[in-house]
Amino acid sequence: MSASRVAPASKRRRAQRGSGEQLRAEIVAAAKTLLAETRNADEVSIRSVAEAVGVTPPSIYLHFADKDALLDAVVIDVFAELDTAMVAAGATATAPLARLRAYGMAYVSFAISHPEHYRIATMDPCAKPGSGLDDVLASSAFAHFIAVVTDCITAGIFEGDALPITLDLWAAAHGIASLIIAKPYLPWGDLEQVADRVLCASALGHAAVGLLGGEPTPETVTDWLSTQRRRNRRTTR
Amino acid sequence: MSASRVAPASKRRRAQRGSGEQLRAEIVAAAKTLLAETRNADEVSIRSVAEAVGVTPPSIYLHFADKDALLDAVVIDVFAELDTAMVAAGATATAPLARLRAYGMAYVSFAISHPEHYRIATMDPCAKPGSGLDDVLASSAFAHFIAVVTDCITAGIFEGDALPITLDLWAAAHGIASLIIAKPYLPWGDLEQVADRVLCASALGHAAVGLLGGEPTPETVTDWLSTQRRRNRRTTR
DNA sequence: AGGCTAAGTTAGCGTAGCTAACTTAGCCTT
DNA sequence: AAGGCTAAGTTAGCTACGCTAACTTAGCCT
Repeated sequence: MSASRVAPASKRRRAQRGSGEQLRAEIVAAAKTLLAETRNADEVSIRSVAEAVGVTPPSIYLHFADKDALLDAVVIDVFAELDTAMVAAGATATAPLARLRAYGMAYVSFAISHPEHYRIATMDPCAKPGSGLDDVLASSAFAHFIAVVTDCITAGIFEGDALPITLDLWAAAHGIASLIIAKPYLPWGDLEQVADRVLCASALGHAAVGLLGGEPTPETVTDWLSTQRRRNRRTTR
Repeated sequence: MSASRVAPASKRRRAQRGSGEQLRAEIVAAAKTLLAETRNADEVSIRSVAEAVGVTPPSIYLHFADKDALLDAVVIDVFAELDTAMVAAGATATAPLARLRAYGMAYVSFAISHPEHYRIATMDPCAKPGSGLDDVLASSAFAHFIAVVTDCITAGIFEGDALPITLDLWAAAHGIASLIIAKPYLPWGDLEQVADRVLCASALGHAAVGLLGGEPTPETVTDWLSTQRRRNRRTTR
């Protein structure tokens, strides 16, 4: 029940006159840590955050309107990290598709290693629009996603608009990440492999939909598949 | 803040001797309704559920160990509905791939129309294993998913084990459903169309991975795509 | 008729988010 | 150097929540 109260966290000196922002940063950092430790946003109370920082609970409200606003700030912080991780992962890849894959894998890996942060960012009702949070989603990590998808289109890998394709690929990445987080005991097997498989299938699927043209029906898909398989057999023998 | 307290909900008569279970069912139904109304599990308090049923809060604990157990019961109930909806949607489809698509679309539609129920079922930390909840996930809806995927394998549409493929397709369905629920204001366009596109891409992608054999690298995928496109151009002209 | 116990109730604990109202410490003017 | 102003906190406390202990009451059964 009670999260093992940490030591009283040595009295802090009052901050200098102009630097109230310093406390704000410390609060965010403490909340982030507690969130990682407890893996449960409900157990991260305003009181526990205040104690970790070495301040009384009402001080939190000098910097955040309410608990949701604090969590939003944490999430913004975490998503900046995610963006950095994605960019770093994609730096070595030159081909658009390879970079897309690197981005996707980095995204899923990051989500899995920051489960509660990712959960509140993407699945909590507290993440209302206009909280500033989704602007970040739209600006940094998502912007990189959409840029690499655009590159893939230019390279002739995908066809059509970048936005819907990006949303679709994002949905695939989010789907596997969030399911692994929420149901870790399911027989996933090797997590990297699953993530790669799902992302690859989604990307390849979109490319194939482009090949088939327009919105495929189950029948056209089945037909196309058997044609392909016939061709495959011819070349393999 | 306070969920507009409903009218005192007319005094109920004490239940007959053997039928304490009746109250249990009423509690689940009330919680389900409140969850649909508020769209926020935190706002559905034990007290509000009790008032809706016309009973005092401690009576809830005669039937549920704690709030999580109540929510679990609600989710079990809702997932039984989901299963029914999926089966109904798949009833008209005979071809395996068509039935898979019908299942997938029914799944996403149901999730979107029961957002908070779906959210707690799949994304809340309260859904611990062993709560009975995941047995349901594993038994009804998921069992139908895995059955139709098996049919698809038999029909030669997919290759390999049914379980990983089912998990992957489920991840795609869950991904688009949960993102639409969590971020409804993103430029999704027509929701049915997006869902269909994502599901179709994932399925087609898995089939294509089967065609390519094993785990494709970005290079083999790019090669394969250009080959395909060359063939396409030849046949279209 | 009277006991047994299922089906509730009353009262209240501890903790949470949050607020009003107070205090204190640093800068700035004079 | 004194004193005001206000940023940067604190103390005390409200309401709502999940949950529990202990009591009451109503129906069945011998």
